[in-house]
Amino acid sequence: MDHRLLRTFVTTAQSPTFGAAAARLRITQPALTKQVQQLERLAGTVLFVRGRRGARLTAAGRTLLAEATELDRRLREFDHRLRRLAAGEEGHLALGFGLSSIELAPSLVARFRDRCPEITVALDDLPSSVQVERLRTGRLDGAFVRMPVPPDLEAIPLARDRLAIASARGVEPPGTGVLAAWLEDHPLVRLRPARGPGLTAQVDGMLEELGCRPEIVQEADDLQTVLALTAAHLGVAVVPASAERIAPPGVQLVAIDAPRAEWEVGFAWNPAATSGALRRFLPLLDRGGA
Amino acid sequence: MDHRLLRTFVTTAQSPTFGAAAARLRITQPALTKQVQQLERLAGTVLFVRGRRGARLTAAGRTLLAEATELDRRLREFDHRLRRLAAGEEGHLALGFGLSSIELAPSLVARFRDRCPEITVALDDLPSSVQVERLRTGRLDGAFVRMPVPPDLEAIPLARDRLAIASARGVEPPGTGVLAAWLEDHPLVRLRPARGPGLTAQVDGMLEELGCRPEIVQEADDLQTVLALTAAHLGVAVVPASAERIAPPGVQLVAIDAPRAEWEVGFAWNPAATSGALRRFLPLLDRGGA
DNA sequence: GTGATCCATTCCGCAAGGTTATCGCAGGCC
DNA sequence: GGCCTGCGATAACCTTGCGGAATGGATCAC
Repeated sequence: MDHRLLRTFVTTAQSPTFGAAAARLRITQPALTKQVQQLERLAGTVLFVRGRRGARLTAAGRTLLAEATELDRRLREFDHRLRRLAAGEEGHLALGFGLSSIELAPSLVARFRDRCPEITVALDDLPSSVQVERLRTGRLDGAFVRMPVPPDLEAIPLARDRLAIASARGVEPPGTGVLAAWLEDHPLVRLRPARGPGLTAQVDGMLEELGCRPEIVQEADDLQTVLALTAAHLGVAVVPASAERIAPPGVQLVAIDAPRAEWEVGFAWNPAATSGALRRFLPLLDRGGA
Repeated sequence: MDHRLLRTFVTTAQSPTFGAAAARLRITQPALTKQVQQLERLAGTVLFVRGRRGARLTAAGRTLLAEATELDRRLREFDHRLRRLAAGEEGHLALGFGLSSIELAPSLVARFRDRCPEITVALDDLPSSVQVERLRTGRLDGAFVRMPVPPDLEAIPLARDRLAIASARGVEPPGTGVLAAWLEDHPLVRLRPARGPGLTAQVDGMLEELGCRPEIVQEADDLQTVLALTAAHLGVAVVPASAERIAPPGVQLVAIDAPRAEWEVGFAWNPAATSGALRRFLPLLDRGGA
């Protein structure tokens, strides 16, 4: 059962003559006659009685009309929704973000929600490895990730971030030159590696670069907790400088000026699966992230 | 939006690979690929992420799937209903009957309901002129009518009926020879002409043939009332002999043996508008009406 | 490397649908 | 009665586009 036939049936039922129905459907009358005949062949029943003054539904036709009208309406709505989806006037945007974009993601998403209120946005906090996998399988439309990204994904850089020493106020970290020695004396609170593989790797890499292996006194499940423990003098921590935004009052962050302490944060997406909603989102980055 | 594309979308979403979906749809994989591409062009969005191990829905595709599935299901149901309608396994039969078929119609319809319980039957009591008009405009599938019928309708004869004198028991009508004179002395109760134009014409014709113009003492709106008034000795009546079936105990019917007292009752339908349900009904007449 | 698997592309044949032109039929109107 | 008009059906033709077969290309397993 074709939408075309359905539409023809409904329109013809509402029109006084075949000719009028054909005009409304923007086809010629013979084409409409053929469609009606095809319908009647399908139903095995005459649906219209052709008279001198046009055509009227038979009893059999009348029993089908209500259902056909409803179906036609729903199909039109579906079409309409498809068009809006294509135009990006409606839709859903599934985004991911992680520790590396604590600062960026919420503000950008807020701006997007403001600009495109018809598009619903889901923002999931996920480890970057999961984000990449979901971008590949299409479960995410885009994600804020640590750069660079695998070559099959596309990405634009948004901001640089760097590691910082988080310590309770009064516990002053030294300059970079003596940081390694200082860290040997100050045990670390750190994020559980499984909760932030990317960040953990970044920290480990930098520490290795500095040539120090500080003691780990505690692991926590999220940055907020790490910072809270730091404020409680349990130890110091190495966190993204952008975590300033979520740091409790008793904690100070001092950026580290070391070779591998810096990285780039960007927005990544799967060029093989860009949605209309995503196409509405991307322009925001050029203006907002530069 | 074509049902074909809808079906393809839903099936592909439920299949691990394009090849599997194509097999389920009984088409080849290139054909399916083209349909999916067409869909994605319509939606302006990639709907499936093609990977090494098949294709999976994107987030955008997932938002469409529920609605598409529902629409697909309803379209299938509509198809199914059309097929059942065509096969006459389901449907609706709008029949008309009148005074001339008081006896025939109910029993035949009861037999049909018994045999084809899936087909709903509407039985309307209508003047024969209205019946013919509704047969022409397709509002009735068939009707029990006084024969003959206009040439654009088809009909098969079912039974003969004849006029009868209805009188209260004890009031014995004479033989046909002296009926005219007897009637001059016995005022008539009759059906209001508008309620049974055919029957009235038949009665008037016969009376004219007999050369008598009896007095009308009362008109009533239906045969039951006519017979009841007859039982109450208000007068006698000329009614179809088949009205025996609905006559109250105090009334006797004596058939009239006069030239224009007899007519044929048949079943008529519009050959230009025969429905599947009607095709199931017609065979009953050959066996049941002969 | 080789084969297997899966999707994309190309090309071809054919059926389906649309248009134009014409017919048949039934009223309505001089 | 003859003619015109309006409506649906039919015929002939043409275009479109869908489906099938063959092939390509990428990726993964062995």
